[in-house]
Amino acid sequence: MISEGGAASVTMRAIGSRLGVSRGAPYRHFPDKTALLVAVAVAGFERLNRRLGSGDTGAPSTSVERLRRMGEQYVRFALEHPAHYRLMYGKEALERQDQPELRTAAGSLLENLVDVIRVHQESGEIETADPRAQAYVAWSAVHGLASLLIERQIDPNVDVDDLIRQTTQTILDGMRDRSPD
Amino acid sequence: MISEGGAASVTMRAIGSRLGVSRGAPYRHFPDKTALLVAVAVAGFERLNRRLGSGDTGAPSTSVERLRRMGEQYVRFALEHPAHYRLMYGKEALERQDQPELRTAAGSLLENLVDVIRVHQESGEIETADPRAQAYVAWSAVHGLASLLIERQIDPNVDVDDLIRQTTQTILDGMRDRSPD
DNA sequence: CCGCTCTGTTGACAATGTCAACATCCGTCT
DNA sequence: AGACGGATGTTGACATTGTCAACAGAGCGG
Repeated sequence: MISEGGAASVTMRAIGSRLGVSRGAPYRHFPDKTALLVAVAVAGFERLNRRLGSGDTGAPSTSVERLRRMGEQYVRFALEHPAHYRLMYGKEALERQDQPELRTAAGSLLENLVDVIRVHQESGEIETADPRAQAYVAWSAVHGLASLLIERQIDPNVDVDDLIRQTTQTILDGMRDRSPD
Repeated sequence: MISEGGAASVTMRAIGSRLGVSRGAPYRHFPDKTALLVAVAVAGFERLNRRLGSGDTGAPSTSVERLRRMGEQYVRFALEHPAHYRLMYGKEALERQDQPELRTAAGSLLENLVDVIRVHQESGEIETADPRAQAYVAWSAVHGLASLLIERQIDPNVDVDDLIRQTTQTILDGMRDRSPD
């Protein structure tokens, strides 16, 4: 529904209507509209997580190719499901107190990223430093790019694929191990 | 008002009330609630732009120090005015058709960034490439970091200052001119 | 003085989130 | 089998909100 008609079109009555039930029915399954949307957002994080993890195809994925692919898949997910992605991060719609489930879902995304970074550190492709901090930097870059693209803040004439490549490349170059110099 | 009570507390009636007028009065100045919020968001972009430009203190600002300071100021602005920053980028609250004024305001931010990048390119500190693409990459990084921080997606135990430094540093390293190698 | 624009006020309306009271269905226990 | 209880759905009601239309006054130029 958020894909079709935007977040504003998601109303309790519309949800019930689409399911063939009445407006009050959803309240037997979710205490709140916020809770319902949080559940949808969490599902989005799981979907995204699965997609990023699926880069583990048998191929040995030499070099930091795997990290680059993760970044690319991340941005692509956002572009394919902009409304869902917005919901996942938009505290606006979900504000009120913090949603611990949401932070957990995003946290497991971070953990996976940290793991991959650690692997590349050990193979010497990436500067040895706090992998969590590096993960935050990488996450910031792809999330920022995804966000700007979705909000149409980026000139539609630029080649999106190039921009994605250049972003991941710049981050990886910035984290490349330069100790042998 | 968005700082005090969150975006949800911004209602036409509350606005009128705070100004000592009635609920209908704002409609004599803005056709829509959306238009009003867009105006506030645009003002936010102007404020942010002014702040980033003020890095032009007389000091010659050797090296890419100026770029780093811009990135830092950018994230700091977001942290100091989280609600305002959210409104500036949150299409959720402003959706409907595209708001051209908003994109223009953000566009002038991008132009300034492109200019600074061009200067550093000419002084040989930064790889010579399409400055607009580089600007998008840098913007993505700081916007992403600001966004993640605001949405409390980042472990509060990490040192925010360090993270900001590391992010800007990684981006600058990634864009550093390596041709003399 | 007339009339016009600007600004503000108030009544009204539809949409929405939400709750309480009630209904129904189905499996479990005696 | 029959009674019971939880899960699920329905409906009426209410406050809140964005928005519009009708109306009112204020200030100013002709």
